Amino acid sequence: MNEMANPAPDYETALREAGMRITRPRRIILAILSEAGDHPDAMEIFRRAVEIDRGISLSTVYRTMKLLEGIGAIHRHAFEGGPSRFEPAAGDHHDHLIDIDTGDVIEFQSDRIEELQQEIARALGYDIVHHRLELYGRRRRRK
Amino acid sequence: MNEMANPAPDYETALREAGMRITRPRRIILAILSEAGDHPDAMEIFRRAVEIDRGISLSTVYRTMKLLEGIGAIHRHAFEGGPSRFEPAAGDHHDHLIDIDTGDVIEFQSDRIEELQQEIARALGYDIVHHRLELYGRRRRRK
DNA sequence: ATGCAATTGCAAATTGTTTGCAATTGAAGG
DNA sequence: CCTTCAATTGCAAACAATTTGCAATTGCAT
Repeated sequence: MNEMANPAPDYETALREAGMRITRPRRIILAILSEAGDHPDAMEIFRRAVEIDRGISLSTVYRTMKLLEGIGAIHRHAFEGGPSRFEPAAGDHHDHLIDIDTGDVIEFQSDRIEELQQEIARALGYDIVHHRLELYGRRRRRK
Repeated sequence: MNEMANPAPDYETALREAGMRITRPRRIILAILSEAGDHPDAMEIFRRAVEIDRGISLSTVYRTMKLLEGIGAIHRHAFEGGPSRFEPAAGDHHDHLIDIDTGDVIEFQSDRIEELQQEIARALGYDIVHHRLELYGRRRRRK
């Protein structure tokens, strides 16, 4: 139960602080990410990047994604039956509802579910490192 | 949370009813599945199968898995960072807690969480077709 | 038994992602 | 600014998981 402003995350600073160089390909990819309202996959990011600089390679997209994931700047989601999709890590934690017809991703959050997960893990003798909760659904036909 | 007896499912009958032939490779794979207490991946099933009949091919394992999945006899789980793993569909619905150190899979079930998922989807205008809830954790060190 | 479509094994194709390598380039220091 | 050099890039090839084409084999309904 919360709103989620998306304060275009300052990737460049984050990268600098992690000791990495700001290159042209990276700058372009970062721009694409901060503008993305959806959850694009590597190929889609690549397509958008090529439109800005024809020289960019898919490998660089993948490498940059891994890098950003490594410093915690983005999250990678391996939804069912498709390539990994990415989203800026800015904002609160949330889970995903995937529209199985369109591929659209809707974010949601439930403190109650998180609590229950903790309880369950604890009861089984585990500490949760992370979790994955994805609902795959179809838009309800309102008639 | 609950325990789960595993009443060796009658795959052969299920296959017959689906109009499929009972071949030697299939019989072997089915036997492996009904004996499996774990959640083996295709390669592991293949290894176990080869031990019974050296002639079996990995493609056949994959094809048979897809078939069984199709008739709802098994479930496929694509846990993070590894190949798909399979389990007999017999027994109640449950979710999974994956031990990130050992790969062990622990099954659990929470009606409350299922309810909350329904509520959430409904509130967003969706019907849930299926869902995926996986907890990735580490055994708590008891001191 | 017989016949034929279903199934198999094998190799090659696909998909998503990673990697080796030689060429390029950011950025720190003079 | 100019040099220097490791970090980064593009490209092609390598990879891992899974699927597929095809010719040979085999269930199983007659």
